[in-house]
Amino acid sequence: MVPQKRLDYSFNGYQVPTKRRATRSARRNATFQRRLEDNQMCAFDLLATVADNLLQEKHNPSTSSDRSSQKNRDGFVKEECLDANKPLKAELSDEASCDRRYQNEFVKENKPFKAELSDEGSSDRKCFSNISSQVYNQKGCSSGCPESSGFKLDGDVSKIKDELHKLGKVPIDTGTELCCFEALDEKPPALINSCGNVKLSGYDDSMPQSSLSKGCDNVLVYSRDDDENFSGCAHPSTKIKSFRPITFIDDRKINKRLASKYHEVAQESKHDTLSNSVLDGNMKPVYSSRKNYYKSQRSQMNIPFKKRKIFNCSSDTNSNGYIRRGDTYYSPKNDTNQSFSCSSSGMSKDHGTSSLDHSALRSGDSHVKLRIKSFRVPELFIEIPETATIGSLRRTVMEAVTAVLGSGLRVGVILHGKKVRDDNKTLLQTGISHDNHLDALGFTLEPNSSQNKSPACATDSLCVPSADMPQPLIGYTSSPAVIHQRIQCFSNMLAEHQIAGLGNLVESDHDSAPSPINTSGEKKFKDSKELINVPEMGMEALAVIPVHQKSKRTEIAQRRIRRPFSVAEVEALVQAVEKLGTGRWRDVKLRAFDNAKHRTYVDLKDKWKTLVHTARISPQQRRGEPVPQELLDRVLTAHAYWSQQQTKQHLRHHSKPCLLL
DNA sequence: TTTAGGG
DNA sequence: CCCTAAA
Repeated sequence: MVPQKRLDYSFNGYQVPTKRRATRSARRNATFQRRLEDNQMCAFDLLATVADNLLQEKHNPSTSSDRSSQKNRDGFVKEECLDANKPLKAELSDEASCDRRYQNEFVKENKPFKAELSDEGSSDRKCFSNISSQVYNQKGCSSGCPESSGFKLDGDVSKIKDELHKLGKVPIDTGTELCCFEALDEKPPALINSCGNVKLSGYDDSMPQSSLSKGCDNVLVYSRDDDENFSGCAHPSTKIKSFRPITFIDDRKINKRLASKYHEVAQESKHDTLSNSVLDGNMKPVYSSRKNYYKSQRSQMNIPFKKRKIFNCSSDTNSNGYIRRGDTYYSPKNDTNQSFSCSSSGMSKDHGTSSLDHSALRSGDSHVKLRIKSFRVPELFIEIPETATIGSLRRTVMEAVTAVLGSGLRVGVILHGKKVRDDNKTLLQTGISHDNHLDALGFTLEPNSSQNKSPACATDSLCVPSADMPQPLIGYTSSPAVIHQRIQCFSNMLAEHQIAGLGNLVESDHDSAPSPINTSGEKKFKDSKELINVPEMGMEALAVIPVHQKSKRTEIAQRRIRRPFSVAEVEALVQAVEKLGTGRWRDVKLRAFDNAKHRTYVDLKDKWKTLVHTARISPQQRRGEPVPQELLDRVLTAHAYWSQQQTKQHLRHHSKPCLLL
């Protein structure tokens, strides 16, 4: 029945058990990667949420880097596979060398993956209208005039802006203005260091000069609230009102695996972290309250979505031909009498966030129709060591934006340049009526006030013994009292977790070939990654929109971005499956995709499934990047072979399991 | 956590 | 890719 040869073969490619340790860390890396991506996506989603609907078309940056990743692999694996009679010993050593070769090659091949990653990341981002940002170099603008160092949120932003420009629908504006304070005196803190010192915080009216000028090795991000005419970096005398950390928890986990899952995580992280963690002795409260945090987060998740829907709705109903005059928009149909607008510059003067455009249209009776075309993101301040990399700067900005957008925004109403604070007044009473000139009406997006949040940390027993290390903070505008309280409560944990989070971030840019820096960062901090979210939960009350949440990802756990397999990846997969067989996807993953953080074993399994399918259909029916027929042939061959093996295994197992054991 | 399959 | 039952 079964030739012995075959039996040998089945063990031919059996992978020598790898150290579980390295494996786990690798998997952790994967988790990090995912978190990072999620996090980044989050920010963009939020941006999209805020400023959505300005552009109907999406940008679909071409992501053709895949092709470049094709490399010649000399098919040694195949040879191995075909040689079923090779002695086991030789087999193993051969495999070892094979693995090395493979690794080397794959490292190279992963470069394109990296590019692909960033590409896709951007391609997936919705066009978030004119939200953009600029970072000003403090050195350059110390005189008070922000001299831009031309920092933008992302390439997409500019694209979008261009697009918008063409359409002439919205003002091209720098919604989020960021100020970059550079460190002057710190040594190469290495990324980890600087990352560990990242501070993100919001400030309202006056931020203590010291906060900004001191700790040059820190990254500070402040978002400005209203009533502050920020003049460059000249006098950043503002007060931190509150802060909000960014979490790096994988949304998917949050969404899907609940309490029990977190329990597991806690266990694991405890194991790794407790020893050197400042959380010693606080584990229990921390984790117990984390559940609450998640719960809360989930319950709050739909808020931004609703906002978005409302926004879309109003936008849709009125989306016809508005013309722009300077910073304002008018409806050609209704003229200024019935449409209103507000100067974004004027708004931004008073408010870090402001509506860029809205219009009121007369509708039937005493209804006021408003159209808000976009909101500005609150102004942000960033401080980052000059030794930090551009990449880390980018990420820092991203975090800042994420923090601000994610930590909950409230809408402010501005009338005649004044804030309307009385929520109970009617529009009529306030002077907003359909037959009034509404050009003075404006809206702002402001960091959510923290009235109800201050007790958060105390409540959750999150206060941690102070550490002497710099205390990174993430947060944003809120009341001074609150921020202070928060700082005390969370700074330490933030220090710990933020570091981890950033370490994670760093890795993102090195999908397959981690640089020494990020590697060390990762290794150093990954163990505390599980705790990154801890500070966040203290924020739960504060957050209307949890930092990590994605506007869309909220309702339904959002799909991961699509990442078509490149030919190189397919080849790697085929190669691994030829050797390992189907049904050992974890091993396949470890062997061939250990460095591709975004490929899970499920992905590989699915890909194999589709490959088999692809190989069976006619070339005309195939879509996407064409897979070389040679590979498809190998797919079929391997699939047939391993299916057979599986069947035989089953038979054997059932008939006489003793033989195998 | 992995595997296996359906969606 | 997602979701999940099973293992």
